[in-house]
Amino acid sequence: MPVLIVEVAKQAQVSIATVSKVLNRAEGARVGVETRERVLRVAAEMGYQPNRMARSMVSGRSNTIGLMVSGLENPFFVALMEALERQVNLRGYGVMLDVAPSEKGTYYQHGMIRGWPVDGVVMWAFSNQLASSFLGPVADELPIVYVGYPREDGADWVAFEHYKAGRLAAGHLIDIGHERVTFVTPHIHDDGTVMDDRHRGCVDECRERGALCDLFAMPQHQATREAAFKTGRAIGALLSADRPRALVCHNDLLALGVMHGMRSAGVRVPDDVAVVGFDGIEEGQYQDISLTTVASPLEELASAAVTRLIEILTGSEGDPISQTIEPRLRIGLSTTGRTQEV
Amino acid sequence: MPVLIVEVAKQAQVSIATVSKVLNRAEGARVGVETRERVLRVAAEMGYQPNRMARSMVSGRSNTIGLMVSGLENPFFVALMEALERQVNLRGYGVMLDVAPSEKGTYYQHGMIRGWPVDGVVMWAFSNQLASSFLGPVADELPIVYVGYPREDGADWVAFEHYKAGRLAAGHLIDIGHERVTFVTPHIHDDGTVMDDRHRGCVDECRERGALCDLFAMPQHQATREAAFKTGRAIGALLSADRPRALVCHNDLLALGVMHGMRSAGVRVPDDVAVVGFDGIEEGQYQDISLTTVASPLEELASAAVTRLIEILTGSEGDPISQTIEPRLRIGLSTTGRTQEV
DNA sequence: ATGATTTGATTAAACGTTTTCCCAAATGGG
DNA sequence: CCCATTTGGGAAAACGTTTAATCAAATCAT
Repeated sequence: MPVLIVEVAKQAQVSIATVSKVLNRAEGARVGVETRERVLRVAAEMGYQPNRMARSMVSGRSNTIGLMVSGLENPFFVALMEALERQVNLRGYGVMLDVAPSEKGTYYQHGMIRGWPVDGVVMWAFSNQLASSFLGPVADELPIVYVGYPREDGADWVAFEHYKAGRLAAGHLIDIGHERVTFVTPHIHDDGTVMDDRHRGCVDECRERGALCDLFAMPQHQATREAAFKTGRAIGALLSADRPRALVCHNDLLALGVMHGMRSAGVRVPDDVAVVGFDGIEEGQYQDISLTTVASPLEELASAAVTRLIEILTGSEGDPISQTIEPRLRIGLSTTGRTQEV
Repeated sequence: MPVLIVEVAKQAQVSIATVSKVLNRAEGARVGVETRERVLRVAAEMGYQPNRMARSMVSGRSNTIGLMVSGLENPFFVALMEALERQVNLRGYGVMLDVAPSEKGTYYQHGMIRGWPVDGVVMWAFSNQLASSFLGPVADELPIVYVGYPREDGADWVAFEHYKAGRLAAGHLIDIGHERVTFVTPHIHDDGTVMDDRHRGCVDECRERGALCDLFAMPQHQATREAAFKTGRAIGALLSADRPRALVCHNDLLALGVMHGMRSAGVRVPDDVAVVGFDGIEEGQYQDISLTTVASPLEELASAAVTRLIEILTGSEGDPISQTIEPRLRIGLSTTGRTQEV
């Protein structure tokens, strides 16, 4: 039913080879200007769209990029995905989505990528080691640009400066007078993870400026809204004296959950407890008490990553990218506001 | 570099045709039990993965399904997407993601679907007419299951009962004593849209039970968090006498924005104004004032839609699906709670 | 034991492109 | 005017599978 190249060729009175050359504007292909125009016109008239599978077979390229993220519960990843998708489409590529089935599952076992026609992969790198084990053998067969966390194996990556972000968060709290900062986290930290970097930044900033930094581990050990909310309620139930006064939460999703949980338990934010998050998700801005956060500029990262990946794909090699992107403190009411008196 | 079928065939001492038959467990294919096992073993040993493009070329199928949604700002769509992706992967298919570039843009122009190797499409149907115009000619060439809104052209669809949801929302407010309900919406309503159905349900319920129902159009005419937040502030700025007492917002995203906007302007929820949304997004549950909502059971819809699509794809025809899914009222503090006294 | 059927496996023809190689015509230089 | 080069375009070989058409061997009924 779809129109084939052979029909276009017939209509334009040329061979299919010529049609192909015109449509792909190949480099070494020489074709007369008037035949070129004729072919172009006919192809447009007939609404010809090359069959991508056939094209892929012979060219070995699919013009499709795999997008691998670890889950969509956190709006930050959704925003990241949107940014990446935008960038990918902008360059004429398609997107193959792959959401890791579970925290434990690996993409490789998941089987989406193996044998699937993707030319390259943009992958969210949780941490230093994990990422490649998630990809399995594929990591060696396919061009990959890792985003989110830096790598040390010479692979391409674009990452946020999580350590610096940690310092910014703690620094802000110290600036406004806090002397004790509590870092809220769902997991025990591994070395070389986003969490660890943020935490270390927080700790170092506190130490240097004479503040205390302790750790509050969420009972459920899960990075979900629900767990965060319950954690907030638990914190709210603490005697006022035991209660931390300034919270740095591992990310905005958790910060919001914790904040709401505490408030639902009668804690005032920021009067009783100040809250800071990371990522800069939109949701945080449109709260009655807007969330102070250290934002990670997504578009920059997406653009750099995709640009590089396509560079690799089109053969214009160049050096591997290893780019860090500066986080930005965005002050909201959750640290500096005053609860509305009604 | 990847292992080819011909290598498997050589290793197993059979023809490639035999390997193919074994691996596809085709119906009419007869192959001896011991060769079958040998092939299976060898293929596994060598880690053979069929090249999906080659397979697609000849079979005409790609085992990939297009997922078309209108945007990812609303967490409801993200959740829908996740549910659909889960269902699709469960059945061994891949997912090609297509996010409409803008409200005005059409998928067809977007060009992702045309010529892309998808066997079928699951598409979020905004309304009755719009959906097919978004798809363009593709609508006739590809199996499509529409989700979200019912259709009247005999196409396959699985939809929520938005009208009934509207009645549930208004009904709940009337139950708890409200006599005037204000429907908050970003757009002027078209006939046969989700918005219109919800609104009509709301209006009818009010009329039947002797309550008043009026309309509040958001100044920005956009279904975004920001617009909703500003709308909330605007409502908060109204003199207490003019202020509506019970809001039904077109969806949870807006309800949350409006709620936070109002509260940031000093309005107490639900004491001063009660708020109801639609969809049942997770975010609404983990607020200090949890959001009352009419939830749409996603998994049910996703499962039904994907099941049907695969049914079409595998040729086991059966009748077009036209299934409605019952909404469920979930009562939160935004209508029945009392603001915490601190 | 013989012809008819079933079983097991092979050969070869697709699928719709891209791309390499090749050829004819046109152009250029001397 | 002849040879070398360039230019424009076509023929045909891939690409890695699936599947229809065959075919030989084995089984079966008579």
